[in-house]
Amino acid sequence: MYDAILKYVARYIELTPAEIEIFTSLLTPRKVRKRQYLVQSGDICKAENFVVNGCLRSFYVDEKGEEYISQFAIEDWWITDLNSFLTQTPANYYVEALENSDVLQISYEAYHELLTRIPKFDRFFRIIIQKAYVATQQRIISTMSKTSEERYLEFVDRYPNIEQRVPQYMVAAYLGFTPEFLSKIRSRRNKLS
Amino acid sequence: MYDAILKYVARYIELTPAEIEIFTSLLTPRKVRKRQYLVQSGDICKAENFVVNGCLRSFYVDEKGEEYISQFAIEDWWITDLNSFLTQTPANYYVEALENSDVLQISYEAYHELLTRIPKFDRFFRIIIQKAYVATQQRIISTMSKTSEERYLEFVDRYPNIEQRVPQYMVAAYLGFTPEFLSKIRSRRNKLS
DNA sequence: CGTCTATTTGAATGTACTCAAAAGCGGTGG
DNA sequence: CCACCGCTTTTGAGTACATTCAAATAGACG
Repeated sequence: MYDAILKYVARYIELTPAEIEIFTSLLTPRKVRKRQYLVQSGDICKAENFVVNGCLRSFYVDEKGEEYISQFAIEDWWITDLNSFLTQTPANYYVEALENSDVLQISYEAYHELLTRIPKFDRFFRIIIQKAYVATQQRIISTMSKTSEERYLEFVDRYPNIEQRVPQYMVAAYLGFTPEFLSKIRSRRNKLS
Repeated sequence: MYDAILKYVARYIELTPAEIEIFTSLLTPRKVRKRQYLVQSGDICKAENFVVNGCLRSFYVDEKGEEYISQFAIEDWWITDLNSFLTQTPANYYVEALENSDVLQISYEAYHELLTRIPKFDRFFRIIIQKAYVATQQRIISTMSKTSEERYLEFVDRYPNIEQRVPQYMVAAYLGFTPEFLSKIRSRRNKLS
């Protein structure tokens, strides 16, 4: 159960056996079933979730009930409503399992205990957040500078494993256009090839 | 010169006098004049920049020469091409002063020396990147879920101090539409009020 | 005052959306 | 194991929001 996360952590920091013991003791394994929610808008988000296997999404719902996907998470990714988790204020996002999944949860309290007891984890989280931040910046620029079709191709190319695991209307909700339009993009491409 | 940054750092971590000495010794004050570049696409970005006073922007230029602004930075903000800085690979962005500005630079080497000598800074940078990441996520969702007019109003409302300091066509390049369209949004609003 | 840049305005165009209906696909129960 | 039901995807017509291009106006700076 902990293999994946330990391997992942080892990419950034080295832990002693004692530290591994502390770390894993602060994690809670949890199974979530397809369509189950880990966070609901309005909740105070209690945990960060590391995906051991499965697939989840986080999304925002506007006043009209429209859904906008901010993130997909598969194996070795983290997912939560980060703002809600960090500030312990009500969430603006939902986090939902798209497949039966196994996650490792670290609660707000455990997270701070971890940082206090093993300050190296400040470094670890700094590095992974930096990466996430850079990726998000690129997503913004890509949205502005590329056509919808280009962004779709970029997505397929970059996350082929996700594209096959989630319905098309969710890919559209991630890329910021309608499912109908995505269908048109795809049929246009099929005719050409 | 260092007052602003020390006050800023003190919001997140406490430093001893000796640590303050180390920290400030790793910073290099630099004056940049309006229109001067701190980073150019293709450069290896050598420093993170903390803005003491003035205003800068970072932007991407596509093949057609179109500019897309990823960030404005005023007093108490950081600006750089973060990916280039962290990985020491060629930059994809430009960083340019929009006003005569004073910045404090921390070089790649100084940054790592700082983290080694005062590991508390891992915590500091973790926290500020987390905030930046959350803001960026919100920007993505806002782009998808709101109309251009709503996003413009949100921007003016949230960054009134920036709106008055940069030309409109740059506000448009930040929000992701054309300057002509921004002008139309504004004139429409003036007629109504 | 004159020049260069930024903003405004308008007309024509295009990209993506809405709405509606048909087709396809997958899971569930008989 | 097949048939049916519900959800997802496709297709098409009409529309809306934002762009492009061009020209006029306004502002800033030397």
